[in-house]
Amino acid sequence: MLAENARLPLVQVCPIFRGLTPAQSAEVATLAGERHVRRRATFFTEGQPATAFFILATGRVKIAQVSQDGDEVILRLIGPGQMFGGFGALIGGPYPATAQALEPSRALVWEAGEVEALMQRLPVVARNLVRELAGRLRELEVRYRELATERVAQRLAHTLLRLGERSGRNVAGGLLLDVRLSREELAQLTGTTLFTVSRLLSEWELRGLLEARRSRLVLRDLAGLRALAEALPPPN
Amino acid sequence: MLAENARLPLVQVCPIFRGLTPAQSAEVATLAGERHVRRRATFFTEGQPATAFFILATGRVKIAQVSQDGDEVILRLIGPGQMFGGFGALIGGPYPATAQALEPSRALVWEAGEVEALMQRLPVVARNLVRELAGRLRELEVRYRELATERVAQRLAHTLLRLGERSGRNVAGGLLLDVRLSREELAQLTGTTLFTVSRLLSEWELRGLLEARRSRLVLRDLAGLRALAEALPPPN
DNA sequence: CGCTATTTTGAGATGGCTCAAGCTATGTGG
DNA sequence: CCACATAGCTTGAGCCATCTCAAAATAGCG
Repeated sequence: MLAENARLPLVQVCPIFRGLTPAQSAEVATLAGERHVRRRATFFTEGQPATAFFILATGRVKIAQVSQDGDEVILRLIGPGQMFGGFGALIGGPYPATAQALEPSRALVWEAGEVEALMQRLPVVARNLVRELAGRLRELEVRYRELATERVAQRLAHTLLRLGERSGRNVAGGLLLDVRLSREELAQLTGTTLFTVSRLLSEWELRGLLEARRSRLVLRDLAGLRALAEALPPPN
Repeated sequence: MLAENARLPLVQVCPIFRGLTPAQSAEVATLAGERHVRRRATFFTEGQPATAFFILATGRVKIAQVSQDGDEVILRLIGPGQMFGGFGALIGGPYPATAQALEPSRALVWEAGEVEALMQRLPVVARNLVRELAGRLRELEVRYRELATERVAQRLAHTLLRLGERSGRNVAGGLLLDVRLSREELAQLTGTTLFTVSRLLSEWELRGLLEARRSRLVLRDLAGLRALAEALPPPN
């Protein structure tokens, strides 16, 4: 159980609640419930009625959709401080995706209705939400374009670089990604198969671009990876 | 020039301004400017500073991004009553895509700042915007998943069915799509090449699923197309 | 310390892309 | 109003990036 006084700083840090007075933040914090979930368990599942709005406190969550024939696609990775489950809850209708914990995770939860009410009462919250959603949309548009126009190697390089930016930690040999993703999950994030990911990582490790242990990925040569990501496929 | 009294009904119909009192709608309408653009001309271009927020009055607009090596990807088609240019304008920063008219088009325009102000003053507008953005995001997530998991034939079938839903008109032989899209534009909307689109349309016309004239597309057998769209690729 | 999930690697198949060539609407200028 | 120019479309042939499937190697976990 997260002590109530531990919730407040989280609320204050979260982009959605930025710009509130301390009193307002405190109020928002008291409205929050919490939810604790172990590795591989889910906060919610695609298709369930969307009733809650989450902000991740600790851990790491993946938001994924499953296609008819069982292929999984990862739409987004959530880190501490980020909201999720928002769309479904705000639009009404079912959750459009599943939120599964990659590590033991803890989140603050609000009822959908409460968030609606907050939006009405505090215009800043509404504005922040609009910004957040617009940002998400833009991000997905970029990935959509990549998926439509780039080859796998380029896309994987982009994926790794983004992971590095968002959740990289500088270590001796380079930038350590502290997200524990399997080859398969990297594939689902990039729009390819685990086999192709494995091959590319092996090759890049040989070339000294990165270090790929089973669940530890260190980017050694960011410039090299960027070159791969930008590269026009055949420079005819 | 659109007479001012012609703007009001458009504002009232538009999802973003739903729920306003007549007086408020009228005020919003007076704040609007307008912009008229001929076929193939653009309302704005990717990279330009985003200063305006548009609602299409008449015509048809495509929102597209161009990749480094010149491939174009269509992110969205806009019909009358729909907003566009919103993200950029609300987030700040440059437009993330280009808005090009597929036919002579007319749009109402607001300054980004005015829309921000409206959001502050009228919580309904903020709520509507959040809904709209959440809806857009969901839609793109679906297309993203399709692009990542389905084959071209399936995706093209989905694209045609969506076009039918959004802008189909019932005619004698089936559902007429009244969007004038070239094979190339269909390809950019589906994530493939104009050649593959051409081949598939020819084949489907032979099979009696649709009628494909140069710029007139009639869906004749919706059930058949749906079957193609749902089809698990090899029913092993 | 053994069992199982994950990863690697190989070999082969193929969907869709590329490029080239010919065809056909369409609308424009004479 | 016609004929021609042009943008858009079709079709063929070959190729290649990536997927599929199989099997062996490895690493973590209990």
